Amino acid sequence: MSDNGGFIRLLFRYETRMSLHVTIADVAREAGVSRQTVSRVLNNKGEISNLTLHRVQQVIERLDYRPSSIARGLATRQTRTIGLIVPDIANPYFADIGRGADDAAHEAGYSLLLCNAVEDPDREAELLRTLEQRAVDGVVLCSSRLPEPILTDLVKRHAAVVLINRVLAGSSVICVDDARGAAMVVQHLLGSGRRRIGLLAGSQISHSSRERTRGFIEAMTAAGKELDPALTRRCDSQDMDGGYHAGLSLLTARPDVDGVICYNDLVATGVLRACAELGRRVPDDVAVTGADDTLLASLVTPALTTLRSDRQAIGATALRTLLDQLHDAQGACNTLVFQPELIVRASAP
Amino acid sequence: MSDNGGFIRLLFRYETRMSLHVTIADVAREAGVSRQTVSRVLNNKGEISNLTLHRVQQVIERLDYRPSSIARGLATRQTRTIGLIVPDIANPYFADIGRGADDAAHEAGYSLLLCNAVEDPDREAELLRTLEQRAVDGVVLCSSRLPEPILTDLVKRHAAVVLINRVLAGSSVICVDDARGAAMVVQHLLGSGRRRIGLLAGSQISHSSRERTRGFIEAMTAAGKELDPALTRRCDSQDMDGGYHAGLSLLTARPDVDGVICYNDLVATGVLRACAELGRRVPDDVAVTGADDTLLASLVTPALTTLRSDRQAIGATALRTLLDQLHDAQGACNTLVFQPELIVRASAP
DNA sequence: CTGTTAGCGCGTTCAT
DNA sequence: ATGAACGCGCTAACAG
Repeated sequence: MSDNGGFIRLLFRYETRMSLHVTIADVAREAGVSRQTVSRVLNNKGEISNLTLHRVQQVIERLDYRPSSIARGLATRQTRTIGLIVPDIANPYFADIGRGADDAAHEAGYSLLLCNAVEDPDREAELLRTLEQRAVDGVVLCSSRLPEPILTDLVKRHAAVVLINRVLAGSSVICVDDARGAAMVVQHLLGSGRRRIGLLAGSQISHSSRERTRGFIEAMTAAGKELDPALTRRCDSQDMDGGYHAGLSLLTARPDVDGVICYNDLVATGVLRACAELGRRVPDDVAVTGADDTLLASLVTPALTTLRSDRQAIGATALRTLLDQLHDAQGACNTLVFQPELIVRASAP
Repeated sequence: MSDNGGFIRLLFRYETRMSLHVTIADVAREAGVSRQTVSRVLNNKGEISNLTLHRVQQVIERLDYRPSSIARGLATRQTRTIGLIVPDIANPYFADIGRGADDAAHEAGYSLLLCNAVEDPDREAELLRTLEQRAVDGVVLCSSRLPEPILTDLVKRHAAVVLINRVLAGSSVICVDDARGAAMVVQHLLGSGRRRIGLLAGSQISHSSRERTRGFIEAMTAAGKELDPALTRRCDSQDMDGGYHAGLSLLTARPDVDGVICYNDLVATGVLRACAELGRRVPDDVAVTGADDTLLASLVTPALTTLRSDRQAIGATALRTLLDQLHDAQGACNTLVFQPELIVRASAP
């Protein structure tokens, strides 16, 4: 029965030229072996006589057969698919991480299920569940905005998870040493003679923003500078507009500020605009620094002093860590910290 | 037997707190109905007594049951997954398209399998096969670099394909009217009194580059300008470096050039640098235009006159077109052309 | 070395 | 309105 069905399907296929999928049964029949034997050559398993091996391989090529990933997934409980959740793929920062992750995944024969959390915690939680339903082998979760208890719960439901830029007990973490980066910037500004340094921080729910703020505070304190809350602003949005307004606010309230450390390059660019409007020269009157070393950092005038981290490497490392964790039961919970690099340009020489 | 197995599994689950998947059988048993009944409430199919409906729904919630996508995929031959192939997700141009596509996909309950072709035709072909193997419901293929016969073949193997920025007989296409965009730029420069206009083209294998070149030629001819091949350069790479070198070459060979139309904003930015080095003022001595209206277009000095197209909309439209094609057997082959918008800034007022 | 028998978790006939 | 049986395409466990 089964054979007849297959035969008829095959005929049908030839007649209509509309290739329904070739299945392992088609190959088995054509090669005159059982499906199991075909499966064995597919997975290089067991010992097979060279004769049948070649014969099966021939048929596979002739029929241009490719095993169905879904069927395989159902049988093996492995989909060779990794979920990648980022706050926004249109943000070059995350696009780079995505690129790195995709490279590493492809190299290992995995595919990436891309998910945009659109900076929304609820959406992020939903995505985590969707990925579970889709039976991904693991998840790379980037800059999670989820509160810890919820995150802990959701993470547990996956066989393997690697977090980027967010720490969580019991999970592998890849992150940038944002605190140290901020400290480097502080030291650089102090070293070049700046006395009144302001901070334009990012969102409170962003791990990297909190870390950068912490690094700022520690470095200032260590240098014996007293912290003046009036020298700090939190940007409404972490982009040019947010930087522009926060910068305007800070510089008008405190004209004595001679250095502004910004959450990222976009914010810094907004501050440059604010400076231009206020007639304050950069870097002569005030030094401005960014973070992330995005493309625009080197293109704005003056070019931005900023912090660089190899985002593609971070994405790739996250994915490889995940695969390690998947294959070795032991590599349970690593933490990997990337060190940022200070790039000195005209905005804060 | 089957029931016993399920029961034991369930016990095991409760004991270890290590939730193996809850299956439809678990729900059925707990609710005291058959699996089909559960399946029916899952898919709102058939008529079910309100009583059992509620009972089953209760159990589903209590057990936090979610049907397995892979099992469903095997049974229905639908994965609710769309493959998205782009030349490079780290390129903001494609990242935006990806963002738009993801939004539209998520809205419709689909997921996106992200694939980077890394500008490599072989890789692109391989990805198309991989997606087939993974049984995606359809593919959005962005800026394909594949030769037509091969592309035609590969496309046939998928139930539905939508191409972006690449035309192909028999396929749905979403593209930007690059020729018209280039023509608009030509007319703008001519209208502002430029006489010797050069062109820095992109790669020959890029559809948009060919189209922009065609639009340039047609508009120049239509305006009665004779085409001087010496006023054209093809950039080695379509980035700042490529623009810088091509610009240097053009402007030194032909100092009479008073307008340069560039393949994209990056190339234009490179030309700005070349101009600065040669002491040619922009826009007084020479007008420079870009394309794509990337973030940097408004940030460089002088800001770039450029062409804008709504890339997120393009991505979203592509995906919706794909879904239409998937659901209506008729919507076989649409062509949708987005019109670019000329953004006039300081580099070519 | 190879074939048989059983699932993986779900939807889809058919009965009832 | 509900249940039983079968199949999707593949791998795993056990024969031989």
